Amino acid sequence: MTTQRSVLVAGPAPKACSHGPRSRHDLFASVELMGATMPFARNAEIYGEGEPAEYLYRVVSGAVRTYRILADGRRQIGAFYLPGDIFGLEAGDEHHSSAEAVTHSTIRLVRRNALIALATREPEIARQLWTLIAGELERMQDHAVMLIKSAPERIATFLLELARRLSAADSLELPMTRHDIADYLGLTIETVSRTLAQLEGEATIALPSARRVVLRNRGALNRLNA
Amino acid sequence: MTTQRSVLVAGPAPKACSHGPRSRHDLFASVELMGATMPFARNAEIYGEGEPAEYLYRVVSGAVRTYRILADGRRQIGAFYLPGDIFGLEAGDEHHSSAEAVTHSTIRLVRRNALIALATREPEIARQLWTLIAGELERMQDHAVMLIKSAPERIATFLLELARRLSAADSLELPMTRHDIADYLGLTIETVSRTLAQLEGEATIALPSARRVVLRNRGALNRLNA
DNA sequence: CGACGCCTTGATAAATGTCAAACGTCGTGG
DNA sequence: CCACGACGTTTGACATTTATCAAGGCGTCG
Repeated sequence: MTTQRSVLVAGPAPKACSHGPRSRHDLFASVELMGATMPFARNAEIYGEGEPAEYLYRVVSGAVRTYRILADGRRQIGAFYLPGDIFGLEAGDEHHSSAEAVTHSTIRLVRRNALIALATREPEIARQLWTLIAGELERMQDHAVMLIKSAPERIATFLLELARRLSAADSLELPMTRHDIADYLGLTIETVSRTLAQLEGEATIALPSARRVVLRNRGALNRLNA
Repeated sequence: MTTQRSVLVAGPAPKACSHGPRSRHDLFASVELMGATMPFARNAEIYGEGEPAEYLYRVVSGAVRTYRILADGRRQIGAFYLPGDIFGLEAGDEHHSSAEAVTHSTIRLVRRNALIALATREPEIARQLWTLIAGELERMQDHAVMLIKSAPERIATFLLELARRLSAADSLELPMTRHDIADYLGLTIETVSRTLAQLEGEATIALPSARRVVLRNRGALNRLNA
């Protein structure tokens, strides 16, 4: 179909965690070269809503949450970013979410201006930036779809997604608290806890500890994932 | 702050409904020149999920909904597009939502390839495309935030948003059914109906007819909008 | 006039939130 | 090394919100 791949067209998405050899003008490689790493303590703010968007960020290790606080204090977590993920890409000149380290994390920062300059010279970089924001849009849509589902469905979707991005294995370590999960899924911590307990009761998952989840029955989870 | 405005930076958003004079290389003007208009009957499909994204669309008159159908038949409406709005901008080569006319609508279509070609030559066009997708991302985030709120809050947010985009006046004609509203807000038609009735009872709105809403107390609505 | 689609309203059920208490775990300091 | 305290998690009882099921009304278009 559309084969022209200059600006608008997303190529095969550069998978977040891959580290294979890349072309000379690769966005991920550029971030690697141009950026500096920085450590963030647990719960440390990486940027705040309303601040100028000066940098693009890449998770080297740890995990990051972006969120918005509603007028009445409720917090909506928009996304979790895991090692390899790029975040901080914003529509305009300033962030309209805040970002914090979920666990102690190391983050690579690259100046937005430097990347813009590079993208102006290198259409390939521009294309990859487009792919990136398009991916964000898609993730956002999936998130919105998830918010209309039932609690067990949201939990199942969340666990499958996290397992896929974190390890592809059946055992995963949750980097975030129940509170984080609740604010991501639009539930309360109690409902998250109860739903996990219920899934454990049905032998769909196991919970060796609060933060460790074993997927024992992906079929059942996928069925909930509807 | 960031003053370089080549690719990544959103300028002042081209407001949807304005029709003032535009620069020679303006996205909206280009759509006007390059596109052809087409009528769509009520509920007619404009494109379907999974189809190749061959066109970009601009609402000339009427209204459009984009939606996804979940495995169990639930429908999630992602957005309504009103006169002046551009839609159909997708991440990859194919649509991951479907689009239908809410009412009888006239739509201007422009070939995606033509626009891509133009964007390659004209950085200004590329910038406006970036602004456009960034705006979609922001709208999506607002939508997700709305989905965690209570029914009255969702309705208030919806009415204020629609009034703003449709007329800026206090009286508005809803182009869509209760079912559409429900699927957009993640509620049932009964809850939508009851919540509207409740707001009318509190003299926050008036409902001269099912499809006409008068905002009588924006203060109360804004308070709910939290 | 009749039929169909859309909307409203009521009764009831189910899901989720709220409030409260207790339990675990982990790191710290005595 | 143990005790303590802070924080995160689980569980229970109950309240609230929203969905579901069902019936009837209203408009509009043939």
